[in-house]
Amino acid sequence: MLDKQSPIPIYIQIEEQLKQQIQQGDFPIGAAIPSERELTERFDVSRMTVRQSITNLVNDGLLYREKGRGTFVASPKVEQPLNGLTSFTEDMQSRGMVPSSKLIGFEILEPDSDIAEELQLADGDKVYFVERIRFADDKPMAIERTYLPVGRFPNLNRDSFQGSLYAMIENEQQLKISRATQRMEAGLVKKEDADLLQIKPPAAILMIERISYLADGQPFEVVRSTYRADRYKFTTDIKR
Amino acid sequence: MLDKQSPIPIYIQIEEQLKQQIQQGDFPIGAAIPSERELTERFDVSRMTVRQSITNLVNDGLLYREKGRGTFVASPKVEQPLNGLTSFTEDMQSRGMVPSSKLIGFEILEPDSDIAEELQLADGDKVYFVERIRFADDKPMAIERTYLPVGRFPNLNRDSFQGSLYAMIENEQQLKISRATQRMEAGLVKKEDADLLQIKPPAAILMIERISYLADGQPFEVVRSTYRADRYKFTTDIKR
DNA sequence: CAGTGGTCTAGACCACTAC
DNA sequence: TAGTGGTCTAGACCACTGT
Repeated sequence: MLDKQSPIPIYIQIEEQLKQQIQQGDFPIGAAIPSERELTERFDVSRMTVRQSITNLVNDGLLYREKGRGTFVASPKVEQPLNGLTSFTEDMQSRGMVPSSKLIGFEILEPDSDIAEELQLADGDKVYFVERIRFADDKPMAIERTYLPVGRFPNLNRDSFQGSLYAMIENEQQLKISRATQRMEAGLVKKEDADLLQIKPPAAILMIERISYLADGQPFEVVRSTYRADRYKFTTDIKR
Repeated sequence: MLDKQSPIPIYIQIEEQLKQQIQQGDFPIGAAIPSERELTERFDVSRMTVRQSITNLVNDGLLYREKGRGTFVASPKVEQPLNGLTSFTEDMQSRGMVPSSKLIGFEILEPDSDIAEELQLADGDKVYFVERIRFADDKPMAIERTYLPVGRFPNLNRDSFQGSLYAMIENEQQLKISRATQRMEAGLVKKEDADLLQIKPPAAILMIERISYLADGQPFEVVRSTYRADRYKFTTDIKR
């Protein structure tokens, strides 16, 4: 059942097994899974190891615990929203659409005070400014304006923005992206943006500003996006 | 330093102490906090206990760990968004505004198929329908339309919607609210809603649909809100 | 009452980092 | 090599639930 010699930690192996058993219906929705002590015996591991597996599944929303009663299978979510920090590319793919992109602006400039503050820049620090139209199934979906500190990424050029920026940062630069703050608001489309998005005013748009942070808490990116309201809905999961 | 006789778990006491020391600046941003083994000695507890404290602070984004190096203080977030599942009342208060509310509709009806599906209802199950105008500092902020299954809450009336619905559910009904799925989109205001919100078309609005779930995964509430785009921005934190 | 999850101990070995 | 976080053990006592 478990491979204790495997480089994969035991608690992750147990997680996978439980996940699979839940999906197979071995444990129906609302039913109790075996108690921690029972799993301890079944897998011949310590209770803390079993607890680590279960804690992760509880955090993922697959299980819930009740003091003195047991651990139970939660009902699956109606809709599986794309949680976590994702790129436009990942986002569209998860919606079953084919993403593409057109670079319409690239320059190095001194940011205005909003951006400078959000990126925690010093006076005189410059940023890359990248402007792209984002397409889904070849139809315009959004305009994306990205600001990146030159200081942190000294050698970027137009080509850097063809592939996945996040992958480049995490693999080539060996930095860890950890989280983002997102601000969302509705508005009426401006004339210039209406042309780029191929819509006619008056029309509603969804404006999203994202500030992304590395694991050390430093911001590394500000993205301001303008989405066509008729084509884009944003879904999140919230925990109490 | 620690009160081991206290009913408050030791790992929470350690969490509080570390949090305080970070806020006091005892550990500057980016600096390492004492190692797990050092804290083990300092607090005279086991290492697993210290790890539980640190793990929680890492999940909160106050600290981050690096294998083989240590645990470090993350920079504080620029903006502290209100995370978690909150009511309109809590939301407005955290923005420093005074919330109020006007009930404009209350009835028991058979839901349309959208709502029935989202609440996982059987044929013929009925729902409460509650329509309220939500004010912030006495200015209209949003229209909120709430659907609750009668089956789960048999004895509600108009008065039930004066106070905090969430508090009532968690205290009186002894149910645990665990999470919600939120769908957000932009749109143009309809004539009827424009009057209620005291705005003139064409104007943008932010439409939010929230489906809230109990710990057992059962949905218990659908809320459809229409916010004035000129007054409301929505902020979230996202983790990678 | 027996069983459950919540907390906690006092060790251990590993892979990784920095010197 | 010494120190770090990551994983794991084999126990323990507690408060809480259901019978």
